[in-house]
Amino acid sequence: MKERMHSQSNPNVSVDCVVFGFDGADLKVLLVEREGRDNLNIADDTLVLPGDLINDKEDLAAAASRVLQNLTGIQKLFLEQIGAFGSPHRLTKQKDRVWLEAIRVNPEARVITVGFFALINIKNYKIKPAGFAKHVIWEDYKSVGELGFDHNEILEAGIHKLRDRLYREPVGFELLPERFSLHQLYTLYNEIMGGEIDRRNFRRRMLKTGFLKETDEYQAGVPHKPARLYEFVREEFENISKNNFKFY
Amino acid sequence: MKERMHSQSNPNVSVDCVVFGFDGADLKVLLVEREGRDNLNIADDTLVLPGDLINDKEDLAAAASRVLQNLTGIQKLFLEQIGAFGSPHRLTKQKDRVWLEAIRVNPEARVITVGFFALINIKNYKIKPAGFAKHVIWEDYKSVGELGFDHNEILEAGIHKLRDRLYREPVGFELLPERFSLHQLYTLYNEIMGGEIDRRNFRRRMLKTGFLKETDEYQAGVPHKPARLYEFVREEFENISKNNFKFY
DNA sequence: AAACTTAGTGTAAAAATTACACTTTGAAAA
DNA sequence: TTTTCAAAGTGTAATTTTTACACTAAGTTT
Repeated sequence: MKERMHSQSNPNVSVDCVVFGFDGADLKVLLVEREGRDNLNIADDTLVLPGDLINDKEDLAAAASRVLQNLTGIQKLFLEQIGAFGSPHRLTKQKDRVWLEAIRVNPEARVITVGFFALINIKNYKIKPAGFAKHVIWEDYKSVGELGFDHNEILEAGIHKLRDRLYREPVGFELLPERFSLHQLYTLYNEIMGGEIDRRNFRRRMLKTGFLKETDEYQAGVPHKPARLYEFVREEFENISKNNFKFY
Repeated sequence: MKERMHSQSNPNVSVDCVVFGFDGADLKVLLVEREGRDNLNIADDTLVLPGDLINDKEDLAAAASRVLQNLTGIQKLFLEQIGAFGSPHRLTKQKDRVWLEAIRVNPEARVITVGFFALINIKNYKIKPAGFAKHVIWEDYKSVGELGFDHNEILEAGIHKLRDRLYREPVGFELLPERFSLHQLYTLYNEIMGGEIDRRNFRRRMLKTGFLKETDEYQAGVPHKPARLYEFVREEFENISKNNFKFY
């Protein structure tokens, strides 16, 4: 079959995506189980980041976007480049070679990959396998095991970037439903930063920024005092962030 | 001639370097004048960032390092990746096409490039043309005009990254002589940040960090009170920065 | 109605940041 | 040798930001 490389693919450049999601408690990463296509069956259930070779006339971000659209159906999502990964040894692990030889027209090609990270609200979408991915898994980022290729390295860099961004950009909101409680926001920040943020100080600080708009809606179905829900006001953020601004 | 692409070059991936230098007053960028090799003469004095295709067995950073070593003779220098630039249109300007057709084996190839930024102490090295670069120029970064390819975009991203790094890492010291006055350090920070940093506060802040060691040496040959010279104590910085730490 | 669970609130102490102006020193010029 | 010039070097008070910390409120379940 070998259709991973059709005529318009560029054999030397791929994209790989670190997709973060949040389920209300833990930060998750989207992983796919790679396998041979269709009836071509090679025994390989190694987990990898979703990715693909780029097409020749395709922008890098567009390629990442295409990969994720195939996987999630989402057209527009928060997407940012992590960087390029190009060690000459990044595809030389034995298992990886077997897979490449089964699947690629040019398995020996030196491929550099460009990592992207994306953020999606885990509850809003049914993730469905597509392309060469048989299974799709939301894995707690803290318990990710050994991935194929150099994908652990890319994941690490992705988390690093996410933390970095969290300080200056409203990335957290991409991971939450449109309306959310301050507790959810707090949990998310705390989880990503891996730290002990003070709950009261966090609340005050976030409210002081001015781009959280309180709604008249409250949590429902909880066995305790329901929390007020808030919305993120993008315009307000854009005004404020023109000049300086540190998010957290 | 067409030796830009020898057998071991990867036709689809290049590196380009944003090299910053500091002359005591202004932040400079290293630019090269591209031209045909040897007797091949095409009229093209467009300025570009130094760069080259990567070799097939070569790490990305190693490729950047090689390019800069050819240019400067320096073996080890501060080098950090900016990111990948891969717009399908990045090589399609008319002038760029003419040059590529004259110089590359495969001028039509889609090339994505990986940008790096490097910092060197401008006074310590004689920069000499090498490879396809006829002239090498230290240009004030504020007055850089239109460069070839998408190199203005890469330069912008490089400056952005430099500012970003300046907060957390002792990058400034790479741009100064081993011993320097606080005034030099101040000027450098002020220049990079493009802002008005308070001189007295800056001085106190830097000294408080504890990784500036005062020496017994003073400026010489200045027609006013000579400033004390300091050294950067790397170990001290590494201790401190383990945990948190914001540079400026 | 009592018990449980999370939401929601305030303050005081410490630390960091900012704004701001005069004295010192050495070299050069008068 | 004195004066002038130019940058070095120094301190403080007011403001803002950060941190640490514990109780009351509200709705649900038992």
